[in-house]
Amino acid sequence: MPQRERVRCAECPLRALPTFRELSPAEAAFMEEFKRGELIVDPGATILLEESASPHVFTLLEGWAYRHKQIADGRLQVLNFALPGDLLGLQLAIMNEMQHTVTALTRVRLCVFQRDKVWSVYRDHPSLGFAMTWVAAREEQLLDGHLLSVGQRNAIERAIYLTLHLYDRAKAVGYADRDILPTPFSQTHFANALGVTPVHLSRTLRKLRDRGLMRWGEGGIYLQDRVALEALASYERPGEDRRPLI
Amino acid sequence: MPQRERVRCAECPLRALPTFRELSPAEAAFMEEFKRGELIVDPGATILLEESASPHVFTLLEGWAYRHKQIADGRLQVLNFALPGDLLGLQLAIMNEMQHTVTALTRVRLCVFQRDKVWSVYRDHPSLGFAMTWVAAREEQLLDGHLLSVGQRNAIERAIYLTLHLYDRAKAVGYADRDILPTPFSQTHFANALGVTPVHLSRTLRKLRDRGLMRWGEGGIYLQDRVALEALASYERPGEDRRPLI
DNA sequence: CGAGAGATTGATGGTACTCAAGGACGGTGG
DNA sequence: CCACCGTCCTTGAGTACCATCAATCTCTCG
Repeated sequence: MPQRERVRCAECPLRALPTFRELSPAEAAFMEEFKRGELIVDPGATILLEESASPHVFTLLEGWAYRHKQIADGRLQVLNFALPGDLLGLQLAIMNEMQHTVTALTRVRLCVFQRDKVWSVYRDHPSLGFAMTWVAAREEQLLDGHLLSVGQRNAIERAIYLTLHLYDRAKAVGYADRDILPTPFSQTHFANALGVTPVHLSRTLRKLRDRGLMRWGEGGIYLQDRVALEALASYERPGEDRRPLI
Repeated sequence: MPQRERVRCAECPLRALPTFRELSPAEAAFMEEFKRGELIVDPGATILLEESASPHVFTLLEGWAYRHKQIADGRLQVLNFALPGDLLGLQLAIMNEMQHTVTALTRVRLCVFQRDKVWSVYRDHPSLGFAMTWVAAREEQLLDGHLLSVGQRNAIERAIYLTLHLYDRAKAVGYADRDILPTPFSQTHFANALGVTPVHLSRTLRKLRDRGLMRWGEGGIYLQDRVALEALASYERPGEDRRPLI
């Protein structure tokens, strides 16, 4: 585990983003103590493995990752993508078991916390305990939206919905600008998130390109007609509420 | 809102079930104070409505309900079913917004809590705050499994998986015995949970019946060959861990 | 230059959807 | 008591969507 020079929580660059809430000085001091160090993970490496009990939980500081889950025969579902500010391993921290795996898509920088100290967060800083629940509830909300998509929408609508969803989340942490969503993932990853095959996703993207709505290429997805895309997928832009960062 | 004679939390019949954790006397006393009363809801009635901010959150004490979410054009996804012991409106309590609706399937008895007092749970009883996160993390875990199913399995596998999942949850709260899962929901509800049409579900159930695996009828689903069913859907029985009840 | 991974396109088949009609209830009212 | 209704389930026929198999193409990288 290559450790790196650590950033002080109070000066965490993520914290400066308008999506995140401020910390009180007391909370910042506590986080500082709670934080165990930083960790760099290479693209494709596993951050947390299903069934295995890592002694750490993480906050993603830089880069992209994805949560996924497999059936015994190999079929794989991407449950969600993780972006800076997202907490990894909350299930592990609370329930002492992981039922999914987290893998890095890019080179990833993580903030490392000791799992068995999670309880002290609740005991010593109730506001941070509340924030933990917030984070869990938000993840549930994202999954609800995703499940609605996979269960009810067709491939075109799903592709649009996920693209817009990721664009908005990426933009909130400074990972997207103008109308380009970077694609550190392959079409296979994206297809596994949508619940379609890569082949069918490719055809779906072709249709979207032919219609002049969006284009996947040159390292990103180009949103050419956001208004039309939102209408097609009945996408609703998320609220502007600030969320906690742990 | 018809109020009813309330049960004291320390004597809550749910608490006696082996699936749930005990409460310390202090915790029980606090819950007692936190609890605002009980509420009976008729089948088909809405318990919590998307976008609207109810001043209450609930724990389901008796009966079945379901969480669902709709697209503007009417397509509806059942996100999950709720059984006794499940917390309803956690997103509302924490994030002040609901992005799904909860509807009663049977006559339902609810434990009512004041939403704006949720913060005091964290402040005064950290262990209960921890339990709140636990509940949220568990819901996320259920959704992960469900999403894997809807995204990757075919209709037969999905029907089996959801049936076994519900059977195990129902059994844990004494709502299923022998090999019969009661069905307080219609096939349309079930189909909307699986992400297939009711018509196709009906055909799928026919195949399962013809193969002698399970049968939907006479008020319940009869699991005829649990071993074969588990193998077909690569279902894994959940852990025996006790979970908190709030 | 060759290997390998990812993306694209074509051909074909299967799974699931749509439209439609009929059957089996349970509840209501004449 | 039974006709009538609505809801839910079932079955059939035709179609659309998506999966599978397979071949080609691009690109990167050793």
